[in-house]
Amino acid sequence: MTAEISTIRTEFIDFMGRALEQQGLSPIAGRILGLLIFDGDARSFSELAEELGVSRGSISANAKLLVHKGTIVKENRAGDRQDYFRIAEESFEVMLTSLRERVLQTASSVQDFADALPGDQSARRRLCGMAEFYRAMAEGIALAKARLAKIRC
Amino acid sequence: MTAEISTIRTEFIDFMGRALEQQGLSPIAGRILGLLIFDGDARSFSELAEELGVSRGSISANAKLLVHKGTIVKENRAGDRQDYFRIAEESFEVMLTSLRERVLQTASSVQDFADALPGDQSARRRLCGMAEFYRAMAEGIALAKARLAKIRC
DNA sequence: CATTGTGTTCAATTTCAACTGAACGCAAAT
DNA sequence: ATTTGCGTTCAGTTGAAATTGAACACAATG
Repeated sequence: MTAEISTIRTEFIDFMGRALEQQGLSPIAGRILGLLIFDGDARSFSELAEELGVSRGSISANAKLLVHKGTIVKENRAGDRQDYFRIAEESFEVMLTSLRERVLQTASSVQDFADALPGDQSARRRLCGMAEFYRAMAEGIALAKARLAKIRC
Repeated sequence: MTAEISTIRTEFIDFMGRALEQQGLSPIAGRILGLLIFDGDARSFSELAEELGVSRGSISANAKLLVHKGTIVKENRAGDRQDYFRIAEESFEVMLTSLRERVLQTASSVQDFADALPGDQSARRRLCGMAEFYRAMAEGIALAKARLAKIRC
């Protein structure tokens, strides 16, 4: 890998750390994801800790989280006790799916608040509108997912 | 307002504090928004501070932020030196618009990373796919906005 | 002119999640 | 049986963001 590409790689990993931080994940989770997306192939637990310059404890916690969310997958190799991680094939779809679920959950909560109010309350109308808002978001995400699937094929 | 409705109102305000915290805003900003959405009409600066039980400094900072984002509007009345705030008519549209812009900005950044790589790098393909992902998201948000506008009319 | 009622500012405090690193448990290798 | 290499755990630390509250500036009021 040329020095030039190596620089881009580092910057991309940093970028991902910041980008996913905005979405509620920790910077380290974002950087792990960034590294694995950039490289494409699998990286060992130790490689991750060393290359990102973070503690093994952090890799353990954050890799586990990402595996649980389905954005990365753990691999194990015969005769090698290390854990390896790679980006999940369907990582983007997974992100959209969980995002959509969160949005729908919010819509449902807001709808519950609305339903608890008498029909003559103007607040009820506003909360219903807000629930509609979140449902519209969810629909938009579903569209994005469909569109993404089409591009892939 | 009955005690029952008052309870729902308080819980909704709390809910909004937590919900908007997830989206990168401060809890107090979320609670201001929640209060104004629930009540519908305008509330004075002091009323907000008192009802939410927070300092005037916090109201000042957070209300200014929400006004700047366009989700609430400031009103002033003849013969009354206080500032009043109410939920913006187009608050949801505004949220979707700014969300879409953020997503498009991210898509653009990722595309820049991809474009900086030689064509033979497999990383380039993956980053392009990621940029597509964000563009698909943006399109989904546009759909949500259109759908929301339709419901309103 | 002094006072009162505004919103703003900013330094200090508080809070909270991220992160570390040492201790640990476990399994494979020697 | 001991050592080595692995991932996990958790108590402690750190750092950043939210919040406070007192000082302030300003304008209206008395």
